[in-house]
Amino acid sequence: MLGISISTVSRALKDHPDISDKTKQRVTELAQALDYEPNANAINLRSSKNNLFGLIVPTISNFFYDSFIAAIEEECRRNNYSMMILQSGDDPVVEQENIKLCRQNRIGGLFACITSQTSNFEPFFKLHNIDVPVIFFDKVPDDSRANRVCVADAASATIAANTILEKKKKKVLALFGNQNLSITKKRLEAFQKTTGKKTKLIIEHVNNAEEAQQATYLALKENPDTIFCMSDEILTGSMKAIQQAGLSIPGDIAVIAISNGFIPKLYFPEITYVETSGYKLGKLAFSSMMACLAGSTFLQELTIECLLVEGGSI
Amino acid sequence: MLGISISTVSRALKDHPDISDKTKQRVTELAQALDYEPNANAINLRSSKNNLFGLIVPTISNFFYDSFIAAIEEECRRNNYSMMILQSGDDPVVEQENIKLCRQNRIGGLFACITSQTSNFEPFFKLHNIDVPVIFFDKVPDDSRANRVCVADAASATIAANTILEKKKKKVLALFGNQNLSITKKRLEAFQKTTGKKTKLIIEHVNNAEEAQQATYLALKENPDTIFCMSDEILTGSMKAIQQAGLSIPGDIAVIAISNGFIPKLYFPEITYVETSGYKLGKLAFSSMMACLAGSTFLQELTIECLLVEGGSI
DNA sequence: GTTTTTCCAACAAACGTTTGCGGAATTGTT
DNA sequence: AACAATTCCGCAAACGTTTGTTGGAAAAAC
Repeated sequence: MLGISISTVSRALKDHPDISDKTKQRVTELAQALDYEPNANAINLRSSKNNLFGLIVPTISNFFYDSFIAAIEEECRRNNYSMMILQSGDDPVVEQENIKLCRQNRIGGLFACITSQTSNFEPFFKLHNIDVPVIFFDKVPDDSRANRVCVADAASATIAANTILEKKKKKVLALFGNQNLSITKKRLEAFQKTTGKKTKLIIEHVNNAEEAQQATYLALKENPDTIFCMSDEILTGSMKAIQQAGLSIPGDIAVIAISNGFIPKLYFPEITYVETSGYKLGKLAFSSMMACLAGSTFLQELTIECLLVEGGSI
Repeated sequence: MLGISISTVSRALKDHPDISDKTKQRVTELAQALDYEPNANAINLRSSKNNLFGLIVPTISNFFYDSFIAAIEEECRRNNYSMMILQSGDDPVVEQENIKLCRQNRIGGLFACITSQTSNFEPFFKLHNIDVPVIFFDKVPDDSRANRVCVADAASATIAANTILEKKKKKVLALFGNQNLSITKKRLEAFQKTTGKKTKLIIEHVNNAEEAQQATYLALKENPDTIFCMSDEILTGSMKAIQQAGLSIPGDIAVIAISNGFIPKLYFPEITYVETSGYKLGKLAFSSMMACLAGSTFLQELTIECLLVEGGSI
């Protein structure tokens, strides 16, 4: 339309010194008028750099993951990255498809929370081999080749256990998640180690809120004086059982949990919890990603510090 | 590596009849071995079709929007679409930047929840003009040129009110949100209209969970037999006050709410609520999008039907 | 033995950018 | 007036695909 070549237009739009001010002005004005926006696909193809991160999460609608995602999104915007969010639905097959999608879109890095049944980590490591960093978060493989950012699993469980000991509790119903997950193993181990023989433990493993409710309801017959919940989901189930049994907190029974912080504030009194912030974890994961992209080949397992937030439940 | 041309490889991978079975096999085997995945950017560029939807939302970490997003993500995957999620932070400036990003990535359609201060809808309609459908959801512009999908505000309040009447409740504490929001006005009006003079109403307006808790705690002195909460956030505050007062549900007091469904299931008994499902809204928005892409130019405002979900709280 | 058909596979153009290189026109220097 | 320097811009290649068209060899038909 202006009678000039494509390359001149390209340079004019990028304020290249080769182009005269007069031409630049004509080009920018027309671009404005036509609502021109550069085609990201063409740019990515030409540059072989996508500025795109993949993010695989079991589900978006979860108060831990959504705050993690929000943190990543904020940082992506600040750093001119886009992100592709994919849900695995905790299904290893879908997870594989998601990785495939990520590869097709030539992501520059992947944030991944594995499913509880993921056993083959090769697809992840293959990404790493072609210089696409993979940062595992929350649920991470127990493999030394993996970059991991986690909540301080052992530390958080230790803090919770110490709080229980300080309050001189004697019989604790401790609810943990799926035994295969490293998160469960670590929390359980630290919890047991800290309590030692100083208090009696009733340990139950549950896979969801409903199982937590049933397990709690049954275990209440043994008259524990405290309930410890390893996660928010377990806490919600357990709290239903306590309400069902008509017990008052902390009079009849004390409660303490490891949590992202949202759920504990829904009850009265608010539940005392050890904070594991998804938002903070997201920030940490992003900076870890940037370090990898900057050339750091140092494999690392990073953890966010945790904090006891006092409610009135113990 | 195989001594054949690129185009032959391309056809072999797509099972084109021009290619011999022997060649096809050699190609697919090598592709497998090399972990070949087609470059989505190149495909998109070549085809000028991205199979990409944009999604702009005030914030991801919200139990209404995240279920909306989850629904869209599911459908996208089923239909071979990707999606680009962007947060506006309820800031019109960021919203504009997000639209720009969408244009650059040549989205095929946009799901948009506008900010509370959005006044210029031209950027949205410009998308529509270049055959990129825009489906507004939840917070939508009051403009007849817009495709809209919403929860049925009036209908949901009416159902809640009717339920209260059926249970022969006589004194209802009704908690509503900020008076300036259209959502509040619509629900309040329908609620009042339905209850009429058949039951006594104590109406309170609150801006957050904490105010809901305080308002409930104070209003309990007037001995209402039922509490109605207009939203999830209000419900959480109100429930805390009920626990604080040591009241049992539904024996001492009945509770009913309008909700997305997650919060009511945290209590025992579960709270009866009128469902305004973000998930269903997402499904509706997606099918509306597909209809637009299929050529429907019929502008529409769709609402999801609402449903009473019985817990044991009334 | 020649022509026709069939089967495979290669060539080239196109999608929208960016950028090294070269070239024309203008200006400046003796 | 001749030459050098400067300013501005176009050509062409490349990123990784897809696909219409063309080409060549082997197989079949006459």
